[in-house]
Amino acid sequence: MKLKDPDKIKAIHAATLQLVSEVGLAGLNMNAIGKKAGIGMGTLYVYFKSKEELINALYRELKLKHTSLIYHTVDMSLPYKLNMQLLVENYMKNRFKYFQEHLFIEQSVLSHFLDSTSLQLEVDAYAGIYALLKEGQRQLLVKDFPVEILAAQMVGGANEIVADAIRKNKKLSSNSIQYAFEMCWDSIQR
Amino acid sequence: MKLKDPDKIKAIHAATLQLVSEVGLAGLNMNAIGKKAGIGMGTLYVYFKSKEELINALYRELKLKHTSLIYHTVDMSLPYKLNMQLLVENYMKNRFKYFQEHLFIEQSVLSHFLDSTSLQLEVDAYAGIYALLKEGQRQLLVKDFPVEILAAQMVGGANEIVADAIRKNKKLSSNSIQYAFEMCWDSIQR
Amino acid sequence: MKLKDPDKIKAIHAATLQLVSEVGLAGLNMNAIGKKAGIGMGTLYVYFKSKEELINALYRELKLKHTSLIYHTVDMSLPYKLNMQLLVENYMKNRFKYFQEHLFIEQSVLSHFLDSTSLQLEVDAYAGIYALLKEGQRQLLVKDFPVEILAAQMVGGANEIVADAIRKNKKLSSNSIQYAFEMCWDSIQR
Amino acid sequence: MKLKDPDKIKAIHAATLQLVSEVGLAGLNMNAIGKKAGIGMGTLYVYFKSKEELINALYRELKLKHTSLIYHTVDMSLPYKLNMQLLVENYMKNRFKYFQEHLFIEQSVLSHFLDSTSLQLEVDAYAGIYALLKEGQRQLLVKDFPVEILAAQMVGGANEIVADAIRKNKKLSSNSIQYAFEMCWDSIQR
DNA sequence: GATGAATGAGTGTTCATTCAT
DNA sequence: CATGAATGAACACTCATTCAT
Repeated sequence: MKLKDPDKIKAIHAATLQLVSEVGLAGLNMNAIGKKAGIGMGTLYVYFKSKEELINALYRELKLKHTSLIYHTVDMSLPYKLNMQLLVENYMKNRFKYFQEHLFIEQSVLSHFLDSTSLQLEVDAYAGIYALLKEGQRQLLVKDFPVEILAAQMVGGANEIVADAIRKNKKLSSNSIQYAFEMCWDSIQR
Repeated sequence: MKLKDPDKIKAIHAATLQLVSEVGLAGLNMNAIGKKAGIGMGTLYVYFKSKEELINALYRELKLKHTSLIYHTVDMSLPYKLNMQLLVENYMKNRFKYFQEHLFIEQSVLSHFLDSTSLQLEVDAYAGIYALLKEGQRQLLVKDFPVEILAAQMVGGANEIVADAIRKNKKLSSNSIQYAFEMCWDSIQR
Repeated sequence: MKLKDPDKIKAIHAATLQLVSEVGLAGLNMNAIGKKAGIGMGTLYVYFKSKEELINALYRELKLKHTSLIYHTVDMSLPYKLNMQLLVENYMKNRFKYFQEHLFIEQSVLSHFLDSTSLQLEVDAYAGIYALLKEGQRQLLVKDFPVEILAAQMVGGANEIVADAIRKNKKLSSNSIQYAFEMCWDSIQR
Repeated sequence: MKLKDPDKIKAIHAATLQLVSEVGLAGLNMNAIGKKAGIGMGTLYVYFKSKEELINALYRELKLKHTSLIYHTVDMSLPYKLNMQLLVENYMKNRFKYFQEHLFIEQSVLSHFLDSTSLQLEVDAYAGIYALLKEGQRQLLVKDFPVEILAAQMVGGANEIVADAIRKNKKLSSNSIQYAFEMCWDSIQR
């Protein structure tokens, strides 16, 4: 008996990401995924019950992976500002390096494919930054604004700077990252 | 040839915006637009050559309208910082009040419906903020960073703060706007 | 504007009946119906929401038509036995003449396509014969057995005799009908 | 070559009958048969060349079994009428007890799965009753009608009475059987 | 101009059958 | 022999677009 091939799932995920970046989530279709993944279209349904489930599964994997990756550098024994700097740098590099994956995530969230479990991950991803900002406020380093607003400012700014680089087909220079962090820190510091 | 009825175009636009906010751009279909606009589905093709053209036309109208609206408050005879403050306030209130229209704009940009003329408007919209930032640098008020990065920080931060309010079904308080501008100004000021 | 064409529904019904007699209800598919009806396959969905609804609609039309046709000859002012004779003759001729329609009805009932409203018609069709049998019992002409059993005997016998003729590609001779009624009457008469 | 495991064939047959009664012959699929039979789906193809052959094989087994069972009680040394009575009783009890199997037989005959060899069994099953009726005519006990018509009347009536009981979820009472035979005998006796 | 009936290419999904293990 | 992963033809259904009225 042939065993379920774990590489197939990877190939399906890779094909899906590639296609979404080429034709958008709305232009995605199962036939094309199969073809690009190098497997029969029917095989998709061996691994995923439906298109919706395929999208949700991929979304969850990516969202969990990146939520985890983003906070990887955080180390509470480091000075607060350095922690923030590493976080921002790491965040931006991650957005840039995996922009295809983040594009998929964003299009999924705007689409009506995601179920409530998937959407919850979107909320959960903010827990870490909220906690970090609260700690900054405790240390009287960070402005006494609602953390949602502080976080939104940080995330929105960083996202847009990375998006601008990608749109203009530029690389994400270390200068840009440096500038981004300076602006970010100035915006939230007390 | 009789002139096309401008009320019908308005109804089509309104129906499209409403539907996109309900079912997403991917879920949009011509039949539903006709029905919601109170006109026959075939009539859509009297006013728009195709679905793609309908979306492009609506996109252009909205994008031009909002690019113009956003810069309405700018008055170079005012003090620089006040100018910026009015701009940010106006920008955020506009995003909040017309969030359905901005949702349509965003989904359109991510989709593959827009032609190059439409996409150019996305670029053009930044001209005003770039000019304003350059003026700030000339006055030694604004950091000497690339204006694209300064603008991205401003726009991204403001967008995300408004998006957070909408996602959480809150109103956009004057406090939030105040906080947002403080962060924005701190981030770009020299 | 083109008006919905009532002939199309007739053509769809005719095509469906023809196809079911050729390939069975299980072999029926929408593409083939469209082709045989001389219309585009998509047009089927202008007239019927789904395959299931098409089958239910056709089933209901046929079942109501034949339930009505079968009882057309009944006239309570006639002598009881003559009434029964006309009923049986009419029933058998109807089964034979419209055997394609009755084949469709039978396959539909066995399939899982019919909804409860449709299935109810199957029950309703027996009301007339039950009433007639009760009247026969009142006149002490008919055996004092449960009417369901008397009716089942009548209907089953007649159906099978017609089915045998059709299976063997024979015509339904007036002799056969005469024999059938004699047997039928002998079986139920007191 | 090892002999095919007869238990597996039994399990496949049982699973098929069960499934057909649940979802109809049209809803039957090989995957489900395998699962319900407790064997791998691919294993079905060790025992049967195709779905069609599986159905034909099961049909033949059941049809031969029941044709044989039905005539089990016939004993030409018994009085003719008693012979007929035992036949009808036995026939009806068999239809009722094995209604799942008879349902499968009926759906198979209406479907286009059966090959000509299988269909011939349908014809062969009538040989016994035809012979019996001819003997009755020789003894001047049975009406001088074509035996096909006499047989159709008997079989159709009995089938429908049993079907009515099953449809209405009732048991087949000995009264019903008694009534059925009385009607049957009255209908064919000279 | 205004309409919606008509259309068929395209979509997600199923399933009998094959085949590598 | 036994298995179930793999496959693609076939299916029900959708929808942008056309066109007769």
